[in-house]
Amino acid sequence: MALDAKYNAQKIEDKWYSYWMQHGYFHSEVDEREPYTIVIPPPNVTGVLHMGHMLNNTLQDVLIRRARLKGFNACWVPGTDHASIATEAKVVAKLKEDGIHKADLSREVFLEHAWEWTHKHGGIILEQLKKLGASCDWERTKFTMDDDMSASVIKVFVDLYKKGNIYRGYRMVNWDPQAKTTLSDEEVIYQEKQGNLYYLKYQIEGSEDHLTIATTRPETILGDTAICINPNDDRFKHLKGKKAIVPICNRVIPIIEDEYVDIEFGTGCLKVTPAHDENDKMLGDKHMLEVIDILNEDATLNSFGMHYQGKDRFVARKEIVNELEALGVLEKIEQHTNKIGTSERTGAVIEPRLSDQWFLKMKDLAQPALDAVLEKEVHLVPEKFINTYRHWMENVRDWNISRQLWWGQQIPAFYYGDGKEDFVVAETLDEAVTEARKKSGNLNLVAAQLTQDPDALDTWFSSWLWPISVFGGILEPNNKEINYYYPTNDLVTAPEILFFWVARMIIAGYEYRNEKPFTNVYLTGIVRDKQRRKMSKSLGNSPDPIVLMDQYGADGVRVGMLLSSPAGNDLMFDEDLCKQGSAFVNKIWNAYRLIEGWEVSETKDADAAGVIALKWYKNRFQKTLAEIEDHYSKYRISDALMATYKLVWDDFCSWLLEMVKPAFGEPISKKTYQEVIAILEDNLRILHPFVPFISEEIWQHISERTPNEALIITKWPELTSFDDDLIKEFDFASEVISGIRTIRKEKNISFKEKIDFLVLNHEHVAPTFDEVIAKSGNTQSVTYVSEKPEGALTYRVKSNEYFVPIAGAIDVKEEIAKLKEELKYTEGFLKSVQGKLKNEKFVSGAPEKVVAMEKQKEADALAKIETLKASLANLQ
RNA sequence: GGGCAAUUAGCUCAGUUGGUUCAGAGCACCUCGUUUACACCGAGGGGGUCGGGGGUUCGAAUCCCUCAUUGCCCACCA
Repeated sequence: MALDAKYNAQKIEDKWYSYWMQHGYFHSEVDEREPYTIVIPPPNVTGVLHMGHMLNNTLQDVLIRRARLKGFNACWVPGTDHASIATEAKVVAKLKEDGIHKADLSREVFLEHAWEWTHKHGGIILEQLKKLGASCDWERTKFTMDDDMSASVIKVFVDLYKKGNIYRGYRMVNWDPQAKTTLSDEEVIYQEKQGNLYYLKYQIEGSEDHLTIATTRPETILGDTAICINPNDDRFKHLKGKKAIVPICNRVIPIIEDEYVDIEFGTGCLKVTPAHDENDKMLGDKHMLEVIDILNEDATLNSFGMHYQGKDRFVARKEIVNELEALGVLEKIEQHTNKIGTSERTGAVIEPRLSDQWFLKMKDLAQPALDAVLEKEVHLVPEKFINTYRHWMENVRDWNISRQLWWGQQIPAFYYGDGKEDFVVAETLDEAVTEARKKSGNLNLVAAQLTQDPDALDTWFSSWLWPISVFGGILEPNNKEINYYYPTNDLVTAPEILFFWVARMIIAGYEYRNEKPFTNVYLTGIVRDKQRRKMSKSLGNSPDPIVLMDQYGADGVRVGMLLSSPAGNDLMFDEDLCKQGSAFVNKIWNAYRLIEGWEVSETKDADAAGVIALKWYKNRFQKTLAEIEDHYSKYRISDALMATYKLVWDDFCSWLLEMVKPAFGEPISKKTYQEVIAILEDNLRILHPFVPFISEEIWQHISERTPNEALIITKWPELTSFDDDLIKEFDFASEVISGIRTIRKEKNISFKEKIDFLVLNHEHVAPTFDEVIAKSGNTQSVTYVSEKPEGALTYRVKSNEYFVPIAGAIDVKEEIAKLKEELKYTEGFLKSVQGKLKNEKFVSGAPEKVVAMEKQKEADALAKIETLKASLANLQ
């Protein structure tokens, strides 16, 4: 059957993905083989595929497919994350469109809506992963809010609480006034913004004097409860022990002293607002100051805001500044850049806020996770991330794990009274009742008297267990799946979530398995556009991977992504790379079309050029395979791909196939044909991780295969030794061929015209590839002569001299000029080499090997000069 | 403010312990080619004083110092 000239990616990709699914090649079960495991970084359940996912999951698929071919029991666990803030925000927005407000709903009803939303949009992204060829074990698909996953989370929470690692505290936390929830420190993004520094005068009580403070947030003066000066600041000696009056609200506040105050900054006087700044809180605690919270949870001012009550903080800021100016207490306004914390999810400006929250103590937990990375028990790739990791882990702060959200695992704390300590933590309500009776001493306490904490847990508090919980390792720590698949092998993820997720998984791994969760962490780059901007929805600069795959085929886009994605380096995505990818796929396709079209002859002898070319290619293949293995071992996936790309395109297509190709209308010998097929099959094996679809398609075309013989589960080629000298000889021959081509081009000799070709017998002559030279150069044959022929075009490779006798085509003048130039260059080269060799310090200082090489260079140059001079003499 | 990394051809990047292979690859570009797989092709070609300056060395893209630029991470300076 004749193949289409153009490869039809869509049709073929769908066909093979269904075939793979149908035969369960992606599914893994515990067996006697060695496992190779990857857990997917679970994308947001309601998300859609973007370029970051495309890159990330292509890399994982390459790794898992290669492991499968290498005979490992390959298991790639897919799944999704409930992404509490992001998902809840989407549900809230959707309900709002329908005129429903979250505040009007009960928790139960809201959660029903949320689940409905999840079921409707959830899983879209997993379907999209299938399009790119992701060979995940779909029977293992997990969701971080699946019953068993949630149960694992609750179990861990209770366990950590009982071990004293989790505590409830009234702390300053990062408050997102838009989502109305707290955020962990890692979810706050600091952005430099141009703001103002306002200088405000506070009157000193019982005096006409005043002091001046500088603040970036004038609206918070309504929450001021002290002024702080540095005790060593001589300028303010007279203020010690005095009180100041806050403008507008006229509250009298103490002037305290603390060395915390930077004498150099602003005016040296600091207003202290313990409710709205972490440092002020610290000062407040130290000096027992009153705490006045002036904000509501949506960052509007509350009753302490007086006539600004109900107004947004930023509106209030402007108006207060006007009032202060009217009061004559606004001394000046200076431009000031400072870093503003914003919410990673909603972008809202974060408000430091005091509230009751749950925290996980991190310091002790972090220690083994820090050691693991420093001792290379867990490898970070690239290693430059080790430093950042260490810095973070050494300075880790307690993790705020409670969120004022409903979508997520509800904190299993149950209150039985109004006292600060009137609560218990338990996995179930029944247990909670028992515990509460014990703790309160009230034996008649019943379930109805308990109220569960309304907060949900941070999403990352479920994803940090992911490599364990997907195998049921929290609920049943000794089950055979976790014992077999854990620790997993490679984790492929973005550096952005090194702390959010990777570090915490390592922590959880040591805490709950006493073992690392994975051996290697491959940190991908961030996908950016050509202008180096991060790809994002809001910028609209991110192509839709699905559209790209429709256009270039999944194989093409995979190659495009991988071609320029060294680990840890950002990837400047350019659609042209996909074009290159699909061109490569097309090239492979056409190479197969060529082979497939040959007529095979049982009786014909193998062509000599073909025989030696096949021998060469087998060695070339092995040499490249060794390079590829090396690249893989260092997670240099794009280099592995490039090596494969060049092997297939240049060595296989441009050299080998041209060599074995039978003359027009003639058949190919059966032996040669079979060898070419065997080589093609090896090529397909190493191509498969990168371009799974076309490689399987061709594999199945070559011959009828049973399901057990599919490419996806065949064997990766064995690495064997190779003859490097043969490869070098070939490289030499290809230089000789280039010389012929150059002459053809210069003299306008058509390739179709067969020419004579002579070589002066010299030591460098390597006759192994003479047949190849003759075929590639389309020469009569390679004829060895002992005398220079008359009237021939010449060129040299090393010290060999080659001749193409062309009647009447020789321009003697031109030849002489060329020879003279080459002679001049070679003599210059010789001079520099000899200069080195005359230098005693070089001869005595450099290693023998290096000196020997220089001597060889000298000898080569001398020989070449001799031939050049002889040729010149001949012409003149 | 502290720390880390980077700077090599028009673009994206390799370059392992200083020494053959060291100035490279892919793409782009230029020239030629309607050779019976492929113009998503083939053959050939141009292009970089390796960010600037200084130093160590027989020898530096590679080691040291310094300056410049860029990026990232961390940090409570109002």
